[in-house]
Amino acid sequence: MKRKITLKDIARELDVSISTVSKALKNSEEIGRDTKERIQAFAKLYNYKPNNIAISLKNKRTKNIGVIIPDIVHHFFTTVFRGIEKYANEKGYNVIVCVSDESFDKEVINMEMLANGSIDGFIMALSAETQKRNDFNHLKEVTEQGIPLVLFDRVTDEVVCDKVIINDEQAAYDAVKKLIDSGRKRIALFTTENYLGVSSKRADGYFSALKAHKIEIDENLVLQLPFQFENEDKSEAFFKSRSFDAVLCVNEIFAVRAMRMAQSMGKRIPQDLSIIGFTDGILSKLSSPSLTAVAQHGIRMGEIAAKMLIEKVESDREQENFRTEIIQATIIERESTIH
Amino acid sequence: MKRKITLKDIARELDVSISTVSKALKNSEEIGRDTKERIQAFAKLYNYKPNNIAISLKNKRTKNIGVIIPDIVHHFFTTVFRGIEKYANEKGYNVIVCVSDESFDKEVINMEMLANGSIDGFIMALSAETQKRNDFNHLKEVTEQGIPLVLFDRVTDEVVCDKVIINDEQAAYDAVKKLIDSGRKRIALFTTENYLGVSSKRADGYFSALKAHKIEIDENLVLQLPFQFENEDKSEAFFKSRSFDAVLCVNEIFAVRAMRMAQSMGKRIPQDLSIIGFTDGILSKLSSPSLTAVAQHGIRMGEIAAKMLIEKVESDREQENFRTEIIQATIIERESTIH
DNA sequence: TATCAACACGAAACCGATTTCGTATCGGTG
DNA sequence: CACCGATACGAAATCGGTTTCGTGTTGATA
Repeated sequence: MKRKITLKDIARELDVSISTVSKALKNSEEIGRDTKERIQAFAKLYNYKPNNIAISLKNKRTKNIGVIIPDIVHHFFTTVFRGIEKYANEKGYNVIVCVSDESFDKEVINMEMLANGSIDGFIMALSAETQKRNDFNHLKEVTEQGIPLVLFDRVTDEVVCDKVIINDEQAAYDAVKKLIDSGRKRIALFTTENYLGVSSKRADGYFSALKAHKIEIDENLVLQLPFQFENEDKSEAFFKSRSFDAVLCVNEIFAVRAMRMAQSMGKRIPQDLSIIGFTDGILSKLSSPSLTAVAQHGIRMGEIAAKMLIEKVESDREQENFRTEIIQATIIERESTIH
Repeated sequence: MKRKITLKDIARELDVSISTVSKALKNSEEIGRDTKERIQAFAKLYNYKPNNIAISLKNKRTKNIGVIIPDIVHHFFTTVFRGIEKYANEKGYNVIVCVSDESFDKEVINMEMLANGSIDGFIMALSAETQKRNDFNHLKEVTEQGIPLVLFDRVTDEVVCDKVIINDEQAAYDAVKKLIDSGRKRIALFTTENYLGVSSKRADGYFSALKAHKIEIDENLVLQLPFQFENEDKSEAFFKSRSFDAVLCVNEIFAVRAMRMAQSMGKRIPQDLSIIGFTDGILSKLSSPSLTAVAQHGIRMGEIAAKMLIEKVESDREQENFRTEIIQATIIERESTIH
């Protein structure tokens, strides 16, 4: 086994000083022609590569980005991650991922693990629990230490930093408008419990679209489902006791389950019931019928987040100008709606 | 903004030496009672945390694991990743992810980026291109440097290292047997082009199950689909020109598409056509009808891979005993088969 | 009172790089 | 021949820790 070779090894072997080797390998003008060539040839021969850790220590730059997301087996988050990783890699950065598992404590622990020199900056989406507790001290500590932070999707006004979000309210508005325009009058909303985070924005859009089109709001047409939607009783009861001709779902899982439930009760989609879901993932494309969906453009979101972060990381001067980028969601029409 | 405080800062402030501070914070017996208390109190007050990079440099241990996977927007890989991350985090390790995007070059570049000190070991699944080229020098270089490596799912015999796989052949055999036992006689196989990697194992299982049950093998019942299966012509033609009463698909996407195609041609599932797919992902659970699937137990696979890697990393002595762990796949019966 | 171990702490090397600054050698110039 | 600037290289500090070894002080013992 050949261990990694260091500057010191090369210096010893060629009988020059470490500094000479270092300079020679950076092609410094300070070093003579033949000395440089000798050193460079030797280094190539032994496949010398500088030790990243040593460079990080010296530069106080790790070229690592920390990403903390609530879940990794999740279409939207992985899509965003894909964008982050893509952009970061192009810029020579590596990405360290931690999963908070929707837990406040894990989020805190993960941030602390990474904040002690392992990374140059954070990109994250808040865990559900963090949003509920409304406790953001761990984020504030990090920003106070001067570590750049970019929040995406699940953000908060409590922390001053860069943010990337989609215009959830507008997207929901547009989706409902599309349903109304196609002749639907009784439009249900399937959302998460407590209107958590982005769901509340989407609900706002739903309500305001109804208002704007003079459709009476019926709270009975709003169904709140748990994250872990294992039992179908709640939605089955909902289907049996309400009459409605369209549903807006805050994610594609709810949408597909709604479709299944409707079909099992003999309803045809989209003739009897139109459905639109957020998250244009693999389910939307491959369900039958395929699902009209609100595309959140995760890749772009990730790229933008990474771009914002790396800009901050690489600008030495302390910046105080924080931006919030808003990405326009778009509706992808498929078979679950009439058009 | 409060910058991070270092040992040197504490030493200067309390008028002791750096070594004393270091020892005091590790609660060394060498340091006097009150000195220790003074230092510890001061450190707590100013929220001292040792710099990971410095420790890494000194210890030659980063407590980082490098994971390289072909794709991240992918149910199976993220599931495995989930297991890796879970186990690694418990052991105090962070995970650096790189996506090879099924490209050989990216795989090489990513490995080189990480192999220069950033990580203590690798966990990876080979990219499709790497498997095709059959070129594993980048892996060999890494292992020759003494960096532990664990391959999972997409592995190769060419590289000597720890591996974690599922018994693809057996699983395919069992799936086909199940179809046969339920009365099916003409069983098709939908696989990837060139029987890439694990697909060939699954095909082997498919063929040997047919043989074992005296069912004549009909090469016309094997359909090879491209990774990017955008056009449906090939499978539509297949459906129109062949008659078959069951399909084994090497992934759930093929399975769902097969279901759609069959349904659009008026076939009922499972009465007219049984379908089993590999990858027990979200599609399998939520498609209609839901899909009988071969569960690959990604989480366990990830945990085992991480466990194997960390054991190697933490055992200082050079080990030469490499294991291949085989995970038993299980069939999850749902609505797309008769039972 | 001289000796010695125990105690408490500091100096310095080290991990592997970068970078500043100092200096020996050389050729050219007055 | 003395002086000077350019050339080519080395010594040492630095990043922020850990760890080995040395040492001054103290109290106990012979």
